[in-house]
Amino acid sequence: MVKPVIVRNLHGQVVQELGRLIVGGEIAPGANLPREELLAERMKVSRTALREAMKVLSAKGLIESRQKTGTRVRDIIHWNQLDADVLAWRCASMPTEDFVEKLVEMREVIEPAAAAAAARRRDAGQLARIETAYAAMAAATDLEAWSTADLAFHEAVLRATNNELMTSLFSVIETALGGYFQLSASIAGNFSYSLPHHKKVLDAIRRRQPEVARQTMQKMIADSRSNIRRNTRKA
Amino acid sequence: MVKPVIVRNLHGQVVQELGRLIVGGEIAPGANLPREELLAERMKVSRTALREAMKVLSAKGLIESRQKTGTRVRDIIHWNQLDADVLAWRCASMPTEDFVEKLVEMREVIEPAAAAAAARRRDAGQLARIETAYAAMAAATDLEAWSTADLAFHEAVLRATNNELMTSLFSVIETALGGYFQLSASIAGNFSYSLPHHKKVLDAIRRRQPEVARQTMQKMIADSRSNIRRNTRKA
DNA sequence: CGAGCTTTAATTTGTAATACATAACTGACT
DNA sequence: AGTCAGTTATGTATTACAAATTAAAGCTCG
Repeated sequence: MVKPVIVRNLHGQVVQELGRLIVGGEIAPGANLPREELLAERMKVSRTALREAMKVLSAKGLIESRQKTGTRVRDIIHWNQLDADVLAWRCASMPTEDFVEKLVEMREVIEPAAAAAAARRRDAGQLARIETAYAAMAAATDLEAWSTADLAFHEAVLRATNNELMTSLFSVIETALGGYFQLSASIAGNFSYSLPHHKKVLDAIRRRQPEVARQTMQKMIADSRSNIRRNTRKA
Repeated sequence: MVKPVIVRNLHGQVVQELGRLIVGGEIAPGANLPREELLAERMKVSRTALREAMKVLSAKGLIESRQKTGTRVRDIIHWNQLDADVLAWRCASMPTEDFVEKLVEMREVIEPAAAAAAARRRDAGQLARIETAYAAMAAATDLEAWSTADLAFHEAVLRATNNELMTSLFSVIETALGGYFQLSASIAGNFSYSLPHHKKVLDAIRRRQPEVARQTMQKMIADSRSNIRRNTRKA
């Protein structure tokens, strides 16, 4: 459920493998990778495939290659923290409370602002999509259905901002948090306890009340956060 | 000034060239690229170099390759909007008022929240860096010096949040907006007119007053926004 | 004769292997 | 100390073949 990272290509596998090693800290920043020929042989792929993978990692800011010097792992500040893969690798390696809090903090910043923007700028079609998602949440009878509807609701709100940068940021954060949501809902026992919150947000967006939308969304996220915190502490 | 994108590698150039074409809309989403052999010949590079470039573009979500089918440009929703290159290409091709507003909106969301978080969590060293940047702003005698100090100030504030996701997002946005800042400052005539604003933010962070920091930062950004708007309308 | 299934062929990307070019560091030689 | 060649890594090019997927050809059966 966490990540259906299906990769058909060989270099894709190499990207995953090396990416995990680097982000997971098994190859420390500043360290040099073995030279391409050796590494390729060790990973049982051709140098061609390895190089294609390295270019991708390079684009993500993880490594840096120079002639004669070799390829070395770049310092963390240069990593593309907002890259979906990098985020996923971090989640896989450091599921620490600390990192989850950082993700949640981003969400707390983005979503209320997005709700306000949506209330200001949404068109009829975008509102309809939010309503559809809400209806699906209300109709959900099991955790699985509720989770997907919930995600659809938030995505629809973000879409209604008409700011694709915001949508993109949300989707990256949300994907990374993915698993924790279900846990949060299942711990809450009654998974639909937050339905009234969603209703209020929906209403505010429908009535074009930005400040109301912001505040209700903020309350909702704060609620969800305390759930996630309670949860991660246990794990 | 806008982008010192220095690329020594051949495939790097190819990435830039194709990236610009795609993001600029000259190759529409859904369209197929010429097959690798042809395209390589046409761009006067080897298929190897071309493929390395394609893997990078693929990682940015711009294209998608499948055997027999060929390589086609993916739909815009799949693009990594928060990738520095993608953003730069968009800025180069659509310097429309519309897109700049989206960037500014992101800034309006991020920075006040960051200022609040910084006021809450900054340590002594981080505060010192902010103060140093402020001092440099106060001492600046020309636009160039003031700009770099200004950027350093905002970056120091973001760093003080101890949330690298936020820092990363800021740096991406800020880089994209880059050029507009100088214009904004130069249009304002007296480039240091916003110095008092910065002082207030600095003080709030020093005194650990999150809400004050948030509000003063918000005011500052709103000010800067109206300048940028006035400016882009003219251009 | 035509519909539907199977097989075959063609095309494009994927992978490998080899060779050489180029940049940058090393050390020796002047 | 400075220059120059040699060493060693990545960078680029070329060739060959593998794999996948589409499309067409062919074939069977109603």
